[in-house]
Amino acid sequence: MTAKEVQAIPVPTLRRLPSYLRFLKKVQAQGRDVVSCTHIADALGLDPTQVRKDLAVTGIVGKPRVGYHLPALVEAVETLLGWNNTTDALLVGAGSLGTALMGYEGFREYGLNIVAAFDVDPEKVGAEIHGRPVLHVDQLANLASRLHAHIGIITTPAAEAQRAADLMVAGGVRGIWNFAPADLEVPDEVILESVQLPASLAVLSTRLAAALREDEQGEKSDGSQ
Amino acid sequence: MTAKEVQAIPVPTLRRLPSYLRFLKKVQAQGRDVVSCTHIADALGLDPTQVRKDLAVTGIVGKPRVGYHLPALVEAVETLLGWNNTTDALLVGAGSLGTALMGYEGFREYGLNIVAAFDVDPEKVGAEIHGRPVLHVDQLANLASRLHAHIGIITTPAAEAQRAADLMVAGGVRGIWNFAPADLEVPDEVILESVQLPASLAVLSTRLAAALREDEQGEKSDGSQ
DNA sequence: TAGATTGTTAATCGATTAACAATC
DNA sequence: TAGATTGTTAATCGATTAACAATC
Repeated sequence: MTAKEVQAIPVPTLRRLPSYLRFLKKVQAQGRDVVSCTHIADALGLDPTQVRKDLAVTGIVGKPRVGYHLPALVEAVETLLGWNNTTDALLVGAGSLGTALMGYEGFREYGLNIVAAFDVDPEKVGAEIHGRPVLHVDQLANLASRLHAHIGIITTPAAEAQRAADLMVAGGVRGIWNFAPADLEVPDEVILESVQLPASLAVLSTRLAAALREDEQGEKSDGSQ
Repeated sequence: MTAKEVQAIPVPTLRRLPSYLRFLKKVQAQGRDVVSCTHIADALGLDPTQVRKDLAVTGIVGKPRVGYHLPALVEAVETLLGWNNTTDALLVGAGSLGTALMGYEGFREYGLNIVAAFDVDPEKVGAEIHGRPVLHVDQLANLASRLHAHIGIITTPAAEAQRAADLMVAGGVRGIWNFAPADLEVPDEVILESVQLPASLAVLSTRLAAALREDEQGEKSDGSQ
């Protein structure tokens, strides 16, 4: 039933595509018309075979000895990511992070258009942030279904994140981009993608601690100091 | 030479630890003293065996039939992540995202202490953000080495991110937490952890597009409408 | 004691990397 | 043509999941 025949693109590949796209556009801006996997791999510190496999998901074929035609490749990656169509999004949590995201011009490049923000704070409700209205969360479900907004962005404190997600689901939102440090529950038909800052920081702090420990070890066995 | 004998903890495990920690603290706050892997796995939607393996990296052993002693486990996870010591960090790019991060109280829980921000904008330099000074980037390398700040946070526009990273490295920063959508080059001895919003959005938009396509398919084969 | 849960070893799965024929 | 680069198949690697003995 759930037609998976299209066979899903691996998540690691999807996560690398924006990086490729950035680089491809940069090369294109330099006036070049083709690019090879080796060139891309060198620039991004990846394995050339991996780049080739990743790019294969776009359906674009390269020319041996030459490489890939840049305009076609850029277009294909953008299409695959859906970044050449605009998707409307609603944001819950008009705090400093929410405000920062609403002010980020770069999202236009990713086809993301935040049309309104929601909050519970009476001080914020009724105001505008970067030209978009701040409404009360009570209006969220209603407006989401009225606007057919497909994406919801959560920038609330962790404690309010689940409630925000529930309201979004009630409003028919199909994809949630969560920035709150919380493990949310959503129905199967809703896509949840979380930007887990603590997870990222965990990798950094643990590796950093290990590196600093190694420094000390080195100093000791050096006999210096 | 580069003593890897300690055998590094897998990145996926590291990324899950903060999630465990959050849940463990929650259970502890409910007055419980022990917790089983099944309980954790159920709550977080994970495999119990995976939870057991992940927790094994802390060195804490559980009691069959009972589970893990919460205070010991919480303590061990925090120690492993290094979150019970404070690390000083410098932030470059005092824009809205930088400001948001500086105002985020939750970082204290992760042992992260942002002591100063840096920018090139004369309007910002000299001001204070959430009680911390905003200095000119020219002072970055100098201050970093003087304060022995180990972590640098990049919240500049993509075009300035590499320069910020270079200054941090020059100042002796050993770990960089990058929020700019850019592929940075740093020396081997510097840990780079990037929060790639475009990568995260790529996963969300591609999956969402696939789900919406499926909806249409379903409607068509339904014959409804 | 009986049985739930741990810790660990083995099997599976999927992604990365290597090898190599095809081709421009 | 010669040889660089693609596309693809096979080998490797690492993480997840399953199986199961040990234990409280």
